[in-house]
Amino acid sequence: MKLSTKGRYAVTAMMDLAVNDRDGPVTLSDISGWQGISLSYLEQLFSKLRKARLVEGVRGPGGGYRLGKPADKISIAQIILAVDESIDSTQCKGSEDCLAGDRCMTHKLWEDLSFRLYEFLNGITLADFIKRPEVRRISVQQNSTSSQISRMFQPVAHA
Amino acid sequence: MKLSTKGRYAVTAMMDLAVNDRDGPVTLSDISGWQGISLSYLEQLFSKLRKARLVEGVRGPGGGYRLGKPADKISIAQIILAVDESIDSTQCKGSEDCLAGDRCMTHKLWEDLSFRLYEFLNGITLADFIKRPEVRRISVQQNSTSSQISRMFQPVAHA
DNA sequence: TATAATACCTAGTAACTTAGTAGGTAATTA
DNA sequence: TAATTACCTACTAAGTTACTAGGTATTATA
Repeated sequence: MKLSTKGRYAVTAMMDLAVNDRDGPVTLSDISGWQGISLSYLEQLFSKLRKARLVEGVRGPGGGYRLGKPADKISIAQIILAVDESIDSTQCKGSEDCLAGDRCMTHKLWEDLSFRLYEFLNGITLADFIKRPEVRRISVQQNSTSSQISRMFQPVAHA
Repeated sequence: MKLSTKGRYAVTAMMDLAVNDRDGPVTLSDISGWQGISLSYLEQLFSKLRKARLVEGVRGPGGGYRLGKPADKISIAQIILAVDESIDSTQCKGSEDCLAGDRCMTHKLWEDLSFRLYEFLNGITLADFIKRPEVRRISVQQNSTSSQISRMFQPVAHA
């Protein structure tokens, strides 16, 4: 499991699709403008999303992309796994003496953490964000805590 | 919030410190051997961890690193934020017409997701993993599901 | 039928990040 | 005094990110 700007681009683009679902297909050109991402890079991302069947393309004028399945069937984890290369999880390539040596235990702890993270992100769907009447609520709610959030995401203060 | 191999190295190294807490300071040389990470790269990581006061160094023979505070006061989020550069979250650099234009809403949805992720990772501490009698339990529990996990973390199957 | 709009594809590349090497100095223990 | 460790700086190879440039295939519409 990896979380980077690439994954963020994919998730926000999928949110765009979900939010505008009822207005027909959304063009990559539009998303490019809204999100400030180059069209060609979006094409690369959507190629992966399409192969994972998370979106489907519609060619020709009036075309674009639609969600490949209902928004409540698309989790954040699915999106991230579709576009990001997976992390190689262990350094002790399954050598058994490492396990017996008890040092590899931390690898298992890490896998446990990764699994919890996966479950968490797999439990959040696009529908959780864009259920129409609630979008504004989330938005407002977000406003009220946005200053706290930006503080939290600052780099840790250095001594 | 960013999650990469760099963050994983930091988290597993911190787990190593926590697990071996009672045996005195742990040397980077040891961690380097256990985790297969170069000594100098570990030094770079621990420089950041030290500045964030998550570890403290002990010089001289018999020295090494200790946790900077109790394991139940160190969250996974703190570790990751200490070593990873933070992601620049919005592309519409606060331009208000973007907000009014309703397109920037997805940025708020993303921030909401980031915040949930932060809360999740901030709610998990090192102590959750290494409370002594439980380490083996987690390990065993992990074994039973490890095949499922490795399946889940494979790249998404392509059509 | 012609044109435009779109998806869809390949190749190349600049900038950045990751992870490493090399070569030190400072503090501390034995 | 010697060995061991943290701690620091500079440099670098490999990989990833995000972009540019150039196409082809499909389809709606004028």
